[in-house]
Amino acid sequence: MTTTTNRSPGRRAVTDHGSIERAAFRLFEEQGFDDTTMEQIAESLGVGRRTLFRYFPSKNDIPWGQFDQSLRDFAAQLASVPLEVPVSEAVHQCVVAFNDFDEQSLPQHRIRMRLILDTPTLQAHSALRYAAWRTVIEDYVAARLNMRPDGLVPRLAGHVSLALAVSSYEQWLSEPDSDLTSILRLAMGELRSYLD
Amino acid sequence: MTTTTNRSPGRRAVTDHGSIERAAFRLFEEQGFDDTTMEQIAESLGVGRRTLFRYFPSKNDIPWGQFDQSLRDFAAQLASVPLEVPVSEAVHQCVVAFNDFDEQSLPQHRIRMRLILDTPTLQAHSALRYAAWRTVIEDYVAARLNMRPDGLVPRLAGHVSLALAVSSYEQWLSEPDSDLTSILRLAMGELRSYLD
DNA sequence: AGAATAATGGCACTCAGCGCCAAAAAGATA
DNA sequence: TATCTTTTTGGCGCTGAGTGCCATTATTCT
Repeated sequence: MTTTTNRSPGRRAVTDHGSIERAAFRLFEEQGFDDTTMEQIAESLGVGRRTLFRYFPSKNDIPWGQFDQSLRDFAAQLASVPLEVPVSEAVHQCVVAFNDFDEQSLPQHRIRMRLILDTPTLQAHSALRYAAWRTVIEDYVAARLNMRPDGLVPRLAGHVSLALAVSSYEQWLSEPDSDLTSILRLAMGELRSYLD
Repeated sequence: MTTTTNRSPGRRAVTDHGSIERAAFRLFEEQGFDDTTMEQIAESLGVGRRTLFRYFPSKNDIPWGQFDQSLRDFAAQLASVPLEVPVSEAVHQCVVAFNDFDEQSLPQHRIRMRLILDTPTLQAHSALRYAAWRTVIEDYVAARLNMRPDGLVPRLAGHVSLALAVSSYEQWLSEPDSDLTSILRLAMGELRSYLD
Protein backbone atom coordinates (compact mmCIF):
# COMPACT_ATOMS: atom_id res chain seq x y z
CA MET A 1 0.00 0.00 0.00
CA THR A 2 2.93 2.29 0.53
CA THR A 3 4.03 1.81 -3.07
CA THR A 4 1.49 2.94 -5.65
CA THR A 5 4.05 3.23 -8.44
CA ASN A 6 3.36 6.35 -10.35
CA ARG A 7 6.43 8.35 -9.67
CA SER A 8 10.02 8.46 -10.75
CA PRO A 9 12.54 6.72 -8.52
CA GLY A 10 14.73 8.47 -5.99
CA ARG A 11 14.29 10.14 -2.64
CA ARG A 12 11.31 12.49 -2.34
CA ALA A 13 11.91 16.21 -2.17
CA VAL A 14 11.63 17.35 1.41
CA THR A 15 10.41 20.87 0.59
CA ASP A 16 9.45 23.09 -2.37
CA HIS A 17 9.74 26.66 -3.57
CA GLY A 18 6.41 27.68 -2.07
CA SER A 19 7.20 26.44 1.42
CA ILE A 20 10.59 28.08 1.42
CA GLU A 21 9.06 31.32 0.21
CA ARG A 22 6.44 31.32 2.97
CA ALA A 23 8.91 30.49 5.72
CA ALA A 24 11.30 33.13 4.43
CA PHE A 25 8.67 35.85 4.18
CA ARG A 26 7.58 35.22 7.75
CA LEU A 27 11.13 35.76 8.95
CA PHE A 28 11.72 38.73 6.66
CA GLU A 29 8.71 40.50 8.16
CA GLU A 30 9.69 39.65 11.71
CA GLN A 31 13.37 40.56 11.50
CA GLY A 32 13.90 42.33 8.23
CA PHE A 33 15.56 40.90 5.13
CA ASP A 34 19.17 41.65 5.98
CA ASP A 35 18.93 40.33 9.51
CA THR A 36 17.49 37.01 8.40
CA THR A 37 20.08 34.37 7.59
CA MET A 38 19.73 31.40 5.28
CA GLU A 39 20.59 29.34 8.35
CA GLN A 40 17.48 30.61 10.11
CA ILE A 41 15.24 29.96 7.14
CA ALA A 42 16.61 26.44 6.83
CA GLU A 43 16.16 25.85 10.53
CA SER A 44 12.57 27.08 10.52
CA LEU A 45 11.83 24.54 7.79
CA GLY A 46 13.78 21.74 9.40
CA VAL A 47 15.94 21.57 6.32
CA GLY A 48 19.65 21.85 5.64
CA ARG A 49 21.05 25.21 4.64
CA ARG A 50 22.68 23.56 1.65
CA THR A 51 19.29 22.44 0.38
CA LEU A 52 17.93 25.99 0.19
CA PHE A 53 20.56 26.85 -2.37
CA ARG A 54 19.27 24.06 -4.60
CA TYR A 55 15.88 25.75 -4.77
CA PHE A 56 16.99 29.38 -4.92
CA PRO A 57 20.35 30.42 -6.35
CA SER A 58 20.62 33.17 -3.78
CA LYS A 59 18.83 34.66 -0.81
CA ASN A 60 18.01 37.65 -3.00
CA ASP A 61 16.03 35.44 -5.34
CA ILE A 62 13.58 34.21 -2.74
CA PRO A 63 11.33 37.29 -2.80
CA TRP A 64 10.95 37.00 -6.56
CA GLY A 65 9.33 33.58 -6.42
CA GLN A 66 8.46 32.17 -9.83
CA PHE A 67 9.27 35.27 -11.87
CA ASP A 68 10.82 33.39 -14.79
CA GLN A 69 7.53 31.58 -15.25
CA SER A 70 5.63 34.86 -15.53
CA LEU A 71 8.04 36.12 -18.14
CA ARG A 72 7.04 33.33 -20.49
CA ASP A 73 3.40 34.34 -20.10
CA PHE A 74 4.37 37.95 -20.68
CA ALA A 75 6.07 37.08 -23.97
CA ALA A 76 3.10 34.98 -25.06
CA GLN A 77 0.72 37.79 -24.25
CA LEU A 78 2.72 40.21 -26.37
CA ALA A 79 2.85 37.77 -29.26
CA SER A 80 -0.94 37.50 -29.23
CA VAL A 81 -1.60 41.21 -29.76
CA PRO A 82 -2.94 41.93 -33.27
CA LEU A 83 -0.47 43.68 -35.55
CA GLU A 84 -2.98 46.48 -36.09
CA VAL A 85 -2.27 47.74 -32.60
CA PRO A 86 0.65 50.21 -32.62
CA VAL A 87 3.80 48.83 -30.95
CA SER A 88 3.95 51.18 -28.02
CA GLU A 89 0.26 50.65 -27.42
CA ALA A 90 0.71 46.87 -27.52
CA VAL A 91 3.57 47.02 -25.06
CA HIS A 92 1.69 49.29 -22.73
CA GLN A 93 -1.40 47.08 -22.74
CA CYS A 94 0.68 44.02 -21.94
CA VAL A 95 2.55 45.79 -19.17
CA VAL A 96 -0.78 46.66 -17.63
CA ALA A 97 -2.02 43.08 -18.04
CA PHE A 98 1.21 41.69 -16.62
CA ASN A 99 0.59 43.64 -13.44
CA ASP A 100 -3.09 42.86 -13.12
CA PHE A 101 -3.45 40.58 -10.12
CA ASP A 102 -6.72 39.21 -8.83
CA GLU A 103 -7.94 40.53 -5.53
CA GLN A 104 -7.05 37.31 -3.80
CA SER A 105 -3.35 37.40 -4.52
CA LEU A 106 -3.07 41.16 -4.27
CA PRO A 107 -2.21 41.47 -0.55
CA GLN A 108 0.67 39.05 -0.94
CA HIS A 109 1.84 40.84 -4.07
CA ARG A 110 1.85 44.09 -2.17
CA ILE A 111 3.96 42.60 0.59
CA ARG A 112 6.35 41.12 -1.94
CA MET A 113 6.81 44.35 -3.85
CA ARG A 114 7.15 46.44 -0.72
CA LEU A 115 9.93 44.16 0.42
CA ILE A 116 11.68 44.35 -2.94
CA LEU A 117 11.35 48.09 -3.39
CA ASP A 118 12.12 49.05 0.20
CA THR A 119 15.17 46.88 0.79
CA PRO A 120 18.35 48.31 -0.75
CA THR A 121 19.93 44.87 -1.10
CA LEU A 122 16.92 43.75 -3.09
CA GLN A 123 16.64 46.96 -5.09
CA ALA A 124 20.13 46.20 -6.31
CA HIS A 125 19.43 42.58 -7.11
CA SER A 126 16.23 43.57 -8.92
CA ALA A 127 18.28 45.07 -11.69
CA LEU A 128 19.03 41.55 -12.88
CA ARG A 129 15.39 40.52 -12.90
CA TYR A 130 14.37 43.75 -14.56
CA ALA A 131 16.90 43.07 -17.28
CA ALA A 132 15.19 39.79 -18.13
CA TRP A 133 11.83 41.56 -18.19
CA ARG A 134 13.17 44.25 -20.48
CA THR A 135 14.57 41.66 -22.83
CA VAL A 136 11.07 40.35 -23.46
CA ILE A 137 9.98 43.84 -24.50
CA GLU A 138 13.12 44.49 -26.53
CA ASP A 139 12.66 41.29 -28.49
CA TYR A 140 9.02 42.07 -29.19
CA VAL A 141 9.62 45.66 -30.25
CA ALA A 142 12.56 44.63 -32.40
CA ALA A 143 10.46 41.99 -34.14
CA ARG A 144 7.59 44.40 -34.70
CA LEU A 145 9.82 47.16 -36.06
CA ASN A 146 12.09 44.83 -37.96
CA MET A 147 15.16 45.96 -36.04
CA ARG A 148 17.88 44.29 -34.01
CA PRO A 149 16.95 43.76 -30.31
CA ASP A 150 20.06 45.65 -29.28
CA GLY A 151 19.12 48.73 -31.26
CA LEU A 152 18.36 52.05 -29.65
CA VAL A 153 14.59 52.01 -30.05
CA PRO A 154 13.93 48.49 -28.71
CA ARG A 155 16.17 49.20 -25.75
CA LEU A 156 14.49 52.53 -25.14
CA ALA A 157 11.14 50.78 -25.19
CA GLY A 158 12.33 48.27 -22.61
CA HIS A 159 13.90 50.81 -20.29
CA VAL A 160 11.07 53.28 -20.54
CA SER A 161 8.41 50.65 -19.94
CA LEU A 162 10.31 49.60 -16.85
CA ALA A 163 10.60 53.22 -15.74
CA LEU A 164 6.87 53.56 -16.05
CA ALA A 165 6.17 50.34 -14.19
CA VAL A 166 8.53 51.02 -11.32
CA SER A 167 7.29 54.60 -10.90
CA SER A 168 3.77 53.24 -10.75
CA TYR A 169 4.69 50.61 -8.18
CA GLU A 170 6.29 53.22 -5.97
CA GLN A 171 3.17 55.33 -6.18
CA TRP A 172 0.94 52.31 -5.56
CA LEU A 173 2.88 51.29 -2.48
CA SER A 174 2.72 54.78 -1.04
CA GLU A 175 -1.09 54.88 -1.24
CA PRO A 176 -2.76 52.12 0.79
CA ASP A 177 -6.00 51.84 -1.19
CA SER A 178 -4.84 52.68 -4.66
CA ASP A 179 -5.30 50.58 -7.77
CA LEU A 180 -2.18 49.56 -9.64
CA THR A 181 -3.86 49.25 -13.03
CA SER A 182 -5.25 52.77 -12.84
CA ILE A 183 -1.89 54.15 -11.79
CA LEU A 184 -0.13 52.45 -14.69
CA ARG A 185 -2.59 54.01 -17.13
CA LEU A 186 -2.36 57.36 -15.41
CA ALA A 187 1.43 57.21 -15.55
CA MET A 188 1.39 56.74 -19.31
CA GLY A 189 -0.74 59.86 -19.64
CA GLU A 190 1.47 61.84 -17.31
CA LEU A 191 4.55 60.74 -19.21
CA ARG A 192 3.15 61.98 -22.50
CA SER A 193 2.19 65.31 -21.03
CA TYR A 194 5.54 65.66 -19.21
CA LEU A 195 7.30 65.29 -22.54
CA ASP A 196 4.87 67.80 -24.08
CA MET B 1 63.84 71.31 6.28
CA THR B 2 61.86 68.12 6.68
CA THR B 3 59.18 69.93 8.69
CA THR B 4 57.59 72.86 6.87
CA THR B 5 54.52 72.84 9.10
CA ASN B 6 51.57 73.36 6.87
CA ARG B 7 49.57 70.23 7.46
CA SER B 8 47.37 68.77 10.12
CA PRO B 9 49.02 66.37 12.52
CA GLY B 10 48.75 62.58 12.33
CA ARG B 11 50.12 59.87 10.15
CA ARG B 12 50.10 60.56 6.42
CA ALA B 13 47.67 58.67 4.26
CA VAL B 14 49.45 55.88 2.46
CA THR B 15 47.20 55.90 -0.62
CA ASP B 16 44.22 57.73 -2.12
CA HIS B 17 41.05 57.06 -4.10
CA GLY B 18 42.74 57.62 -7.44
CA SER B 19 45.57 55.17 -6.85
CA ILE B 20 43.20 52.50 -5.63
CA GLU B 21 40.97 53.04 -8.62
CA ARG B 22 43.87 52.72 -11.06
CA ALA B 23 45.28 49.60 -9.42
CA ALA B 24 41.83 48.06 -9.29
CA PHE B 25 40.99 48.80 -12.92
CA ARG B 26 44.24 47.23 -14.06
CA LEU B 27 43.34 44.02 -12.26
CA PHE B 28 39.70 44.14 -13.36
CA GLU B 29 40.78 44.26 -16.98
CA GLU B 30 43.34 41.51 -16.55
CA GLN B 31 41.22 39.06 -14.58
CA GLY B 32 37.67 40.35 -14.67
CA PHE B 33 35.80 42.03 -11.84
CA ASP B 34 34.50 38.96 -10.07
CA ASP B 35 37.81 37.14 -10.14
CA THR B 36 39.68 40.04 -8.59
CA THR B 37 39.74 40.02 -4.80
CA MET B 38 40.16 42.95 -2.47
CA GLU B 39 43.17 41.09 -1.16
CA GLN B 40 44.81 41.26 -4.60
CA ILE B 41 44.09 44.94 -5.01
CA ALA B 42 45.53 45.64 -1.58
CA GLU B 43 48.59 43.57 -2.34
CA SER B 44 49.23 45.31 -5.65
CA LEU B 45 49.24 48.62 -3.79
CA GLY B 46 51.30 47.36 -0.88
CA VAL B 47 48.48 48.26 1.44
CA GLY B 48 46.37 46.37 3.96
CA ARG B 49 43.04 44.94 2.82
CA ARG B 50 41.38 46.65 5.74
CA THR B 51 42.56 50.02 4.48
CA LEU B 52 40.77 49.67 1.14
CA PHE B 53 37.46 49.53 2.96
CA ARG B 54 38.19 52.92 4.47
CA TYR B 55 38.39 54.48 1.02
CA PHE B 56 35.57 52.54 -0.65
CA PRO B 57 32.63 51.11 1.28
CA SER B 58 32.57 48.09 -1.00
CA LYS B 59 34.36 46.53 -3.91
CA ASN B 60 31.34 47.43 -6.04
CA ASP B 61 31.90 51.11 -5.34
CA ILE B 62 35.39 51.26 -6.80
CA PRO B 63 34.31 51.51 -10.45
CA TRP B 64 32.08 54.46 -9.62
CA GLY B 65 34.92 56.64 -8.41
CA GLN B 66 33.81 60.07 -7.22
CA PHE B 67 30.19 59.84 -8.30
CA ASP B 68 28.74 61.62 -5.26
CA GLN B 69 30.83 64.63 -6.15
CA SER B 70 29.36 64.77 -9.65
CA LEU B 71 25.86 64.62 -8.24
CA ARG B 72 26.36 67.90 -6.47
CA ASP B 73 27.43 69.51 -9.74
CA PHE B 74 24.42 67.95 -11.42
CA ALA B 75 22.05 69.49 -8.89
CA ALA B 76 23.76 72.87 -9.19
CA GLN B 77 23.53 72.73 -12.96
CA LEU B 78 19.80 72.07 -12.77
CA ALA B 79 19.29 74.89 -10.32
CA SER B 80 20.95 77.32 -12.72
CA VAL B 81 18.57 76.70 -15.62
CA PRO B 82 16.25 79.70 -16.21
CA LEU B 83 12.64 79.10 -15.21
CA GLU B 84 11.52 79.99 -18.74
CA VAL B 85 12.86 76.64 -19.94
CA PRO B 86 10.17 73.93 -19.65
CA VAL B 87 10.92 71.35 -16.94
CA SER B 88 11.42 68.35 -19.16
CA GLU B 89 13.61 70.40 -21.45
CA ALA B 90 15.68 71.62 -18.50
CA VAL B 91 16.15 68.09 -17.22
CA HIS B 92 17.09 66.79 -20.62
CA GLN B 93 19.65 69.52 -21.21
CA CYS B 94 21.28 68.84 -17.86
CA VAL B 95 21.33 65.10 -18.46
CA VAL B 96 23.16 65.77 -21.69
CA ALA B 97 25.56 68.15 -19.97
CA PHE B 98 26.14 65.69 -17.13
CA ASN B 99 27.34 63.14 -19.64
CA ASP B 100 29.48 65.49 -21.68
CA PHE B 101 33.08 64.48 -21.06
CA ASP B 102 36.09 66.09 -22.65
CA GLU B 103 37.99 64.05 -25.16
CA GLN B 104 40.82 63.50 -22.74
CA SER B 105 38.81 61.69 -20.12
CA LEU B 106 36.56 59.94 -22.61
CA PRO B 107 38.54 56.72 -23.10
CA GLN B 108 38.67 56.10 -19.36
CA HIS B 109 34.97 56.89 -19.06
CA ARG B 110 34.23 54.35 -21.75
CA ILE B 111 36.21 51.68 -19.92
CA ARG B 112 34.48 52.53 -16.69
CA MET B 113 30.99 52.37 -18.16
CA ARG B 114 31.68 49.20 -20.07
CA LEU B 115 32.79 47.56 -16.87
CA ILE B 116 29.70 48.75 -15.01
CA LEU B 117 27.20 47.87 -17.72
CA ASP B 118 28.75 44.53 -18.68
CA THR B 119 29.30 43.06 -15.23
CA PRO B 120 26.12 41.64 -13.67
CA THR B 121 27.40 42.21 -10.14
CA LEU B 122 27.92 45.87 -10.98
CA GLN B 123 24.68 46.22 -12.91
CA ALA B 124 22.95 45.21 -9.72
CA HIS B 125 24.92 47.55 -7.52
CA SER B 126 24.32 50.39 -9.96
CA ALA B 127 20.69 50.49 -8.94
CA LEU B 128 21.77 52.18 -5.73
CA ARG B 129 23.84 54.81 -7.51
CA TYR B 130 21.10 55.38 -10.05
CA ALA B 131 18.66 55.96 -7.20
CA ALA B 132 20.78 58.83 -5.92
CA TRP B 133 20.97 60.28 -9.41
CA ARG B 134 17.21 60.04 -9.82
CA THR B 135 16.67 61.76 -6.52
CA VAL B 136 18.41 64.85 -7.86
CA ILE B 137 15.98 64.94 -10.76
CA GLU B 138 12.96 64.18 -8.59
CA ASP B 139 13.78 67.02 -6.25
CA TYR B 140 14.25 69.44 -9.10
CA VAL B 141 11.07 68.47 -10.93
CA ALA B 142 9.09 68.53 -7.71
CA ALA B 143 10.35 72.01 -6.91
CA ARG B 144 9.62 73.28 -10.41
CA LEU B 145 6.11 71.82 -10.48
CA ASN B 146 5.38 72.60 -6.87
CA MET B 147 4.77 68.96 -6.01
CA ARG B 148 6.12 66.48 -3.47
CA PRO B 149 9.33 64.72 -4.60
CA ASP B 150 7.65 61.36 -4.02
CA GLY B 151 4.76 62.17 -6.33
CA LEU B 152 4.12 60.26 -9.53
CA VAL B 153 5.34 62.89 -11.98
CA PRO B 154 8.69 63.68 -10.32
CA ARG B 155 9.39 59.97 -9.97
CA LEU B 156 8.42 59.34 -13.58
CA ALA B 157 10.77 62.11 -14.64
CA GLY B 158 13.61 60.52 -12.69
CA HIS B 159 13.01 57.01 -13.91
CA VAL B 160 12.43 58.00 -17.52
CA SER B 161 15.52 60.21 -17.63
CA LEU B 162 17.52 57.28 -16.34
CA ALA B 163 15.94 54.97 -18.90
CA LEU B 164 16.98 57.36 -21.61
CA ALA B 165 20.50 57.72 -20.30
CA VAL B 166 21.12 54.01 -19.84
CA SER B 167 19.69 53.16 -23.26
CA SER B 168 21.99 55.72 -24.74
CA TYR B 169 25.01 54.35 -22.91
CA GLU B 170 24.27 50.85 -24.14
CA GLN B 171 24.07 52.14 -27.68
CA TRP B 172 27.22 54.22 -27.25
CA LEU B 173 29.19 51.25 -25.96
CA SER B 174 28.08 49.06 -28.81
CA GLU B 175 29.37 51.50 -31.43
CA PRO B 176 33.12 52.16 -31.14
CA ASP B 177 33.22 55.62 -32.68
CA SER B 178 29.87 57.01 -31.66
CA ASP B 179 29.23 60.24 -29.81
CA LEU B 180 27.36 59.99 -26.53
CA THR B 181 25.91 63.49 -26.66
CA SER B 182 24.40 62.89 -30.08
CA ILE B 183 22.96 59.60 -28.99
CA LEU B 184 21.33 61.15 -25.94
CA ARG B 185 19.67 63.79 -28.10
CA LEU B 186 18.68 61.20 -30.67
CA ALA B 187 17.21 59.01 -27.97
CA MET B 188 14.93 61.81 -26.79
CA GLY B 189 13.62 62.19 -30.32
CA GLU B 190 13.13 58.46 -30.72
CA LEU B 191 11.29 58.30 -27.43
CA ARG B 192 8.84 60.99 -28.46
CA SER B 193 8.17 59.31 -31.76
CA TYR B 194 7.90 55.86 -30.16
CA LEU B 195 5.17 57.22 -27.92
CA ASP B 196 3.52 58.83 -30.99
C1' DA C 1 17.02 -8.58 -1.87
C1' DG C 2 19.62 -5.78 -4.47
C1' DA C 3 20.42 -2.35 -8.21
C1' DA C 4 19.46 2.13 -9.91
C1' DT C 5 18.13 6.79 -9.13
C1' DA C 6 17.51 11.22 -7.03
C1' DA C 7 17.41 14.43 -3.24
C1' DT C 8 19.59 15.60 1.06
C1' DG C 9 22.76 17.81 3.98
C1' DG C 10 27.19 17.90 6.21
C1' DC C 11 31.98 19.64 5.63
C1' DA C 12 35.29 22.65 4.33
C1' DC C 13 36.46 26.35 1.70
C1' DT C 14 36.62 31.42 -0.44
C1' DC C 15 35.51 36.00 -0.16
C1' DA C 16 33.13 40.47 1.22
C1' DG C 17 32.51 43.24 4.92
C1' DC C 18 32.77 44.93 9.80
C1' DG C 19 34.07 45.96 14.74
C1' DC C 20 37.88 46.40 17.61
C1' DC C 21 42.23 48.00 18.88
C1' DA C 22 47.19 48.26 19.17
C1' DA C 23 50.89 50.15 16.55
C1' DA C 24 52.94 53.54 13.37
C1' DA C 25 53.79 58.11 11.81
C1' DA C 26 53.22 62.64 11.75
C1' DG C 27 52.87 67.56 14.02
C1' DA C 28 52.80 70.36 18.41
C1' DT C 29 54.71 71.74 22.72
C1' DA C 30 57.88 72.58 26.27
C1' DT D 1 65.16 66.14 22.65
C1' DA D 2 61.38 64.04 24.85
C1' DT D 3 56.62 63.71 25.26
C1' DC D 4 51.84 64.52 24.04
C1' DT D 5 48.25 64.60 20.55
C1' DT D 6 46.24 63.49 16.36
C1' DT D 7 45.36 60.58 12.51
C1' DT D 8 45.89 56.64 9.65
C1' DT D 9 47.08 52.07 9.27
C1' DG D 10 46.44 47.22 9.27
C1' DG D 11 46.19 42.91 11.77
C1' DC D 12 42.84 39.72 14.01
C1' DG D 13 38.74 37.46 14.36
C1' DC D 14 34.20 37.12 13.32
C1' DT D 15 29.57 36.59 10.42
C1' DG D 16 27.23 35.22 6.48
C1' DA D 17 26.57 34.19 1.39
C1' DG D 18 27.69 31.04 -1.84
C1' DT D 19 30.10 26.65 -3.85
C1' DG D 20 32.22 22.07 -4.75
C1' DC D 21 32.43 17.57 -3.08
C1' DC D 22 30.52 13.42 -1.56
C1' DA D 23 28.64 10.11 1.62
C1' DT D 24 23.97 9.15 3.21
C1' DT D 25 19.16 8.41 2.78
C1' DA D 26 14.83 7.46 0.66
C1' DT D 27 12.48 5.61 -3.21
C1' DT D 28 11.34 2.98 -7.30
C1' DC D 29 12.57 -0.79 -10.46
C1' DT D 30 13.87 -5.73 -11.52
